[in-house]
Amino acid sequence: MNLRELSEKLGLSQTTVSRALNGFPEVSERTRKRVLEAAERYNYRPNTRAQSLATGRARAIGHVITLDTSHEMMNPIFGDFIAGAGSVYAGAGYEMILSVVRAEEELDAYQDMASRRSVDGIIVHGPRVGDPRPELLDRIRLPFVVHGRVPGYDGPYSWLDINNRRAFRRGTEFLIELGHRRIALLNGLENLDFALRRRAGYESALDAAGIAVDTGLLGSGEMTETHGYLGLRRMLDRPDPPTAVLCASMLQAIGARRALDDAGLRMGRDVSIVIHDDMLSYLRNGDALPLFTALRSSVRKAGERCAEILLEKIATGDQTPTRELWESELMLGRSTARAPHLLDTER
Amino acid sequence: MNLRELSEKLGLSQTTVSRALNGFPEVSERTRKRVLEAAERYNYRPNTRAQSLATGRARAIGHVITLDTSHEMMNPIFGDFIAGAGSVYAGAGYEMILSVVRAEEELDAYQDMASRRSVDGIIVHGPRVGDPRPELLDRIRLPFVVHGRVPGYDGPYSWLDINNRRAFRRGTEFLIELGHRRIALLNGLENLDFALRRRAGYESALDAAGIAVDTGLLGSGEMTETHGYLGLRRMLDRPDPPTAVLCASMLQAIGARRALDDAGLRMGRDVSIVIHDDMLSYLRNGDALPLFTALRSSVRKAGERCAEILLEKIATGDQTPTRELWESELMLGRSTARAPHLLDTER
DNA sequence: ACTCAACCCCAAAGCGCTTTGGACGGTTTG
DNA sequence: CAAACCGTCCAAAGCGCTTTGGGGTTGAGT
Repeated sequence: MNLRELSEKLGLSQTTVSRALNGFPEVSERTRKRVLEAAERYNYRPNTRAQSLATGRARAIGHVITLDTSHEMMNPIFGDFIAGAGSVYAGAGYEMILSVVRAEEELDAYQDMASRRSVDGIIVHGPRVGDPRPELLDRIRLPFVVHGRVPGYDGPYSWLDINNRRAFRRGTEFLIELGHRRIALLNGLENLDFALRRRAGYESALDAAGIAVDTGLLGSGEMTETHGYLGLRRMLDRPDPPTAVLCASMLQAIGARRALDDAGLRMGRDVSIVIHDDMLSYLRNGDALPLFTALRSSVRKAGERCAEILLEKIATGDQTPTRELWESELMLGRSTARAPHLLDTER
Repeated sequence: MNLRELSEKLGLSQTTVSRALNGFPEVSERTRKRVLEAAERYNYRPNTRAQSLATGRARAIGHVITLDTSHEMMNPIFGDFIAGAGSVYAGAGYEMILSVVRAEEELDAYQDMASRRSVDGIIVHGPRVGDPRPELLDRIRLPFVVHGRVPGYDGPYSWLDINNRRAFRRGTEFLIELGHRRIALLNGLENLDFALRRRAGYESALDAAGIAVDTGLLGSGEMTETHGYLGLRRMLDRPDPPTAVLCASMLQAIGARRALDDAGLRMGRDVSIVIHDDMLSYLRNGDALPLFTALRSSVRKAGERCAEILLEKIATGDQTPTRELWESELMLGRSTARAPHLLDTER
């Protein structure tokens, strides 16, 4: 069933039917009702491709997922982010187009989406140091919103980020207040912006407390269970192991906890752990009594909001950048306690 | 830059340029080369929407992701499956369209994709008992491939599945051979097909060994760390706790391991764990010496293959169903050992 | 010199929609 | 009673591509 057939069935012109369906005022309520009912009955929906060819708007948003060839890693937060963004698109009648490409084809994928006119806008994931994407997207005039910030790029682009620096500063301060002095950081890959900011927050808290940064207590890698395990295990083997760890993700923390178990140490009592919690739907940390003390911020909500911002940009055509910096919430869990040596003293 | 402009620049007709770009034989190699070079120089790519309007093929595949409103859960395997499928689409010049909808809008989402002509085919995720989707898709003549099988539906549809029944039978047998008699199953949600099959495999192995199924050792729930933890913990509190556990996912197993730690038990020595491992990129179990003894099968590869099957169906228009049943591989890890009472005897 | 493929190319129609620029009654106004 | 004006509808053009059905140009064959 297409528009022509529907209009013939109704004895109306295509113009009128189209206008009735799209809510234009120059069609009487009576005919509009008639049209809507017929559309319902015949299960008519306008052909997206024809519609967007006629209007020049694709009514679709692109997400490019880059698979780093070296470690073909899918970001675990991706699913929840997509779920958030996707439900906003669905509500607004937009499609979500996903493009999964190898790193070397990444820029071409953006070019492609733009020149093929298959999307009206793009969400940029995982901004890196020296990221060429914002510049490209600005040049080809494709609206975009970055999830995170692009270090070193000061164009007027829109972004939504969490205050990684402050969160990790806060987490580190919290551990210092508990009496910890040897505090490790199991960070994400430090070519990614958020990881750099987390490190900066961690270091600034140590600096402020007069604690020297010990590179032996710094780990950086993929945010997997394995890396968390190996990272902490290596540190525990040192003559002067940490009494507390900040983890960039829950998965790493789960690995770190395994390292503690292997070493016969008890999380909380012997070694405290503070994590960043993205509140992934399949990795719940618990609400009332979280397992891990966490700085948390929902990545699903971030997805929703990024989508909203982008759709609004597209709708209004507004060039001025929208920027949102979300603060993480510190949730006390069962993974932190006063530093062991203090407990000894107190006994 | 569109086709008209490009053809004007070249002094050729649109027809010729189109044919040159699409590799038709009735254009000389000389002009084809000229056209391709110009297209490259001006960075021309055909407008997808116009193209698909003209050809009647969308060159896009749809994936509908349903968010169950009760527990808005994103399946953790989703990311890796998508990565696999997506890279196949990219290679074939297809787009991937994702639709994230609430459960009650699910069927409408499929209808929509079909009648709006925005996709040429669909991948069906997570088939359930009494799933209405295959029937609907058959009726509206939209090619589809199911990841898994649809219990109770015997239409001639295409699917790709792993042999869940045999895998869990094999896993259970393995534990029985190690001397375990009290073997628990931490299963996925049992309205999902794969979970039912896993349970059947588990039960048939017990039956064959003359071991009665103890409902107290059966757990079913979302495949999260928390459920794994709570599930095993509950069982360990019983007067007659299990000495071995089969887990439907690695996340559950990680939770189960936590329950063991809490109870002062050692994985492997005190309680053996066998898991199903989807080989998620961010949850590596290890290759040389896996942490968990696992029945493994790459969900990423499944995504790739599902996409290939669907694209082939679309290309050939072949109606005969393609079906693939993949066997899982049993990988010995460090989470299994002979049953404790046997060790006692042996000492 | 003429015919006839073979080769290369083109004009125009059509895909299903939106949108412009009226047309056509009927109603109000001066 | 004519003019102006609505309210309601329509014919046709156009979005950027593919594809049908030819139509000129060559050069070989007779």
